[in-house]
Amino acid sequence: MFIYVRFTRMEENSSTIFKGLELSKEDVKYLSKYWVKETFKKGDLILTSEKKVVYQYYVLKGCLRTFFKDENGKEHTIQFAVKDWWISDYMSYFLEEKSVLTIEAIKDSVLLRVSRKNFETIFDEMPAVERFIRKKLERFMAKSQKRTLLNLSQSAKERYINFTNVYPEIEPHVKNHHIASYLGIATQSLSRIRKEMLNNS
Amino acid sequence: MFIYVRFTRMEENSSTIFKGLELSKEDVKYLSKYWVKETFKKGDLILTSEKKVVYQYYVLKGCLRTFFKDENGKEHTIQFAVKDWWISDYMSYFLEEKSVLTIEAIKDSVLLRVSRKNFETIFDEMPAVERFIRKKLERFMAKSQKRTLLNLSQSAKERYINFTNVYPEIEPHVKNHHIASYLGIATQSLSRIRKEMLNNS
DNA sequence: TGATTTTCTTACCATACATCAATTTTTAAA
DNA sequence: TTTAAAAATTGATGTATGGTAAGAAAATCA
Repeated sequence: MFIYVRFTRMEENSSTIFKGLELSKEDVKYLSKYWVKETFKKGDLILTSEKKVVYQYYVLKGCLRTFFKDENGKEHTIQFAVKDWWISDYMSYFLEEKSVLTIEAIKDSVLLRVSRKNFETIFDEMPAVERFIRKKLERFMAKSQKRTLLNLSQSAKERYINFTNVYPEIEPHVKNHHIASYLGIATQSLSRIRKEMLNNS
Repeated sequence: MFIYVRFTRMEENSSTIFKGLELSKEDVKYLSKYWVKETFKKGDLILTSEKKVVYQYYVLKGCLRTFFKDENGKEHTIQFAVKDWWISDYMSYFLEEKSVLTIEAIKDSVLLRVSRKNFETIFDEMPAVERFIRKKLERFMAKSQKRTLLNLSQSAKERYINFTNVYPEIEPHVKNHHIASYLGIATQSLSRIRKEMLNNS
């Protein structure tokens, strides 16, 4: 009975991960064997730098971030992830270089872990999944170009306003100093920006 | 005779675009019908903003850039492209939004144009091509994350040094003010950085 | 709940880079 | 080749944002 429930849950996960994709019961069952569920406490590091990253993580619950620590010890947040987002050090995962990023659980989190190798196996077996992921990558590419564009053309204040508009689901879960390090500004500057915005409204 | 030569050339292009992918003669012939060759003079605009972008361009010869013009008229270079690179407004192309970017030929250029629709048709017919592109997208995603990381963590001078190291094939073809707008600094600042580098060596 | 740690805010000063304007150098065009 | 246009350089000055430090507020933990 217990096992039955566990399997049902894993199969639900396959449908969640590939939402929008038509999957037969067999497909769902086949896919489910590749997910490994992992639980992390707030503050846990899922992945630390200096080795090749072979896993990607799908967020079932919680909130995480990837960050880079520069030579002065300053942290730079590259990505946040909440429910239904993928997170990894994609420089390491895709280019097979040593990792330079750290993934940190900002909240207690439940993740599904998949290896790159397993993903390639899935692509071999199920072209529809490869197409689904290809389209996801395309959208990521577009959004990434947009982030570059905004970083180049907007002031810190504009970037902050844009962040709160584009990621309303993230803001309440993360500390201001995380947001500041994502926007590329000091936490004191963000504080000043927030004050100014309060006064002008 | 003339036609024969033209076709042979287009078929060469298919092999170039998908270099590394094993293609049969039939595959090459099939693919070649989707490329449209276009020639541009230095200074020409390949694509201007305000409409949906349905084409992607493969560079056979020349040098181009995509840029964004902000409300103050300031230009921000998002991407350069030289031989064997793809270029487009990917925000518009993939998310089907109105274009905000302009593509400009920095040198006389020869491009191969493909529509998104045609690319999807190719994917339907040739899963190997879809896989090839999927892997390209993965590498792009990784590099894009790296650009974000460097933009957040490096000074203008460090970003310039990094640019010259990573894109040695681009630097000789583009104006300094293009590089400055790619790095997110004023052309005067780049000039000072270059001067300082000359003095210290 | 109270104690301790972490985060946020504010003030002050420092700095990297921007802007403006004038000049020189390079590139393109006639 | 000469001339005009575009790009690069330089100096003077301005500004957004960074860094340090200290206190206030909030979150966490015993």
